[in-house]
Amino acid sequence: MYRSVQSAADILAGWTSIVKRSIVPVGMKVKKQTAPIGRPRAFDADRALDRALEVFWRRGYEGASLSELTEAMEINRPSLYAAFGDKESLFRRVLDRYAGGPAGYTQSALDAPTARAAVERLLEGAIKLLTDPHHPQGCLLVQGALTCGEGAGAVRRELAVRRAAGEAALRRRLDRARREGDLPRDARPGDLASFFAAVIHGMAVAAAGGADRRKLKRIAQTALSVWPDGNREMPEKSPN
Amino acid sequence: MYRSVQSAADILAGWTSIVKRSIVPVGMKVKKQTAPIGRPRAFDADRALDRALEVFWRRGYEGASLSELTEAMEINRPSLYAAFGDKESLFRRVLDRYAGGPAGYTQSALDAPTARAAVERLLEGAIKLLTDPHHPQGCLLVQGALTCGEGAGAVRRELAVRRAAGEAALRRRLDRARREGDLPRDARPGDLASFFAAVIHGMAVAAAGGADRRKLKRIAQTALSVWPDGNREMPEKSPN
DNA sequence: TCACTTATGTACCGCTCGGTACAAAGCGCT
DNA sequence: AGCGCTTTGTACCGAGCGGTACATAAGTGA
Repeated sequence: MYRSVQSAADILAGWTSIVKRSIVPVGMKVKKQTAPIGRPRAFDADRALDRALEVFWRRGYEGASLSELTEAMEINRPSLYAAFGDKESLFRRVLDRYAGGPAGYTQSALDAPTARAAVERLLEGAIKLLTDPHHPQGCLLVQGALTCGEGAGAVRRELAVRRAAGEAALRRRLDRARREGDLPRDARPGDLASFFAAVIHGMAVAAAGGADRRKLKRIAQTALSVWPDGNREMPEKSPN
Repeated sequence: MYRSVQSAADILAGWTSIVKRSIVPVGMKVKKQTAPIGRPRAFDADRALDRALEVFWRRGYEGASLSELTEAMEINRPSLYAAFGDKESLFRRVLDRYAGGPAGYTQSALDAPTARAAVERLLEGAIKLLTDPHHPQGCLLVQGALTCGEGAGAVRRELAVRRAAGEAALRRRLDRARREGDLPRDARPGDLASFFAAVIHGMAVAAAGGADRRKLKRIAQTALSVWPDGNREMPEKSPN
């Protein structure tokens, strides 16, 4: 979930070579294997992306100005365009970084042994993410561009698609659980997935408004009480 | 709930006289009682506000440009500024109109005879509001400005305050219900209010992403299953 | 008719936006 | 050293932003 393919725009714009240059030395322990020619870049691309993520996260796509971005990334404008393309391409790169970094817990959460544990981990991870003092409060997929001017419609839709992908991944996990007998036959994976997605996005709205961790915890616990399991008592901790 | 006082900025800017002029003829059936002097305005202020609401709702506060606003309101720029002040003042006027109009159901919903009926009405009203084809999809209080540039911070905070006010009103209703025995003693009105507020805001995010009425209905029904009432069967329709 | 008051319409303001042209700088290669 | 290639920094572009000056229009009251 939240895994994204290399965007077509990036390929067309020829990012592959650039990505390779910054990725290869990390992936393998070879130093300057093929020795890039030309003046070397003076910044770390991933670090710059993290700074950009921070800005987009706090300001939203449209609220983040190129001036604020370049200042935070400690890069000047032409370098940004040479390395990441225009604002929209940069934002998509940032989205991937978000999915693989701060929001990466979603993937491992769904690997939990039971569906209920998966949902609990999803909620716990969301609470930590949404209120982590090292980042802006809230969720980039929600507050990145719920609304926008005409020019940013593509970005708005992209965020909606990614949110839907998250819900779909959860739904698949719950489907599997029902097939395995982990969920009762009369449980409705689609409804449950929509519901927990809504709860998580609602918690994101709350966090954007300043809600603290305790409050989100209570929301999550209340939400978990819908679990269709003959209404066993709500555990303080997940049973595994 | 969602009721708001006359903002200090409006008072300082001297809107009271203008408001009076457009409100009095509506409130009382007197025609030209005191006969305003000067050239009469060529547009209906409330109608113009409705058009502005539409634009802010779809675009968000920052995404709505003055050009798009004036075009939709069928007003030129100086008339807008003379009648409603700057963009932020206009937005606050629009917020009040939203609270009293499309979102007005929240007030009557809380007057329902039982707490559960109140929450059901709240959810039903939200579903209708969020997916009404006559308006943009979603909730102005959520998508108006979850994030923004530095200049719109006050608007962002104002929206958070109004969301919190809605939750607080629900909480008061649930408090009352517990006092009256309508909710069990061990129910937690604060937790329930936070939870249903989060669900509604999550549904707003879903609606902004294109969710249809059926999907929101399922989310609401699932959410209602947390109701702390010995788990009676969930009704298909609210009992009134 | 003439002042007085208020609304309208045009035309503009300074500023910031996202995006880029261009020359200098820093590297490998020969 | 000199060439080829890429990045860097400055300085700029046109466009759109929110907001306003100013002359004119359209009413009331005398």
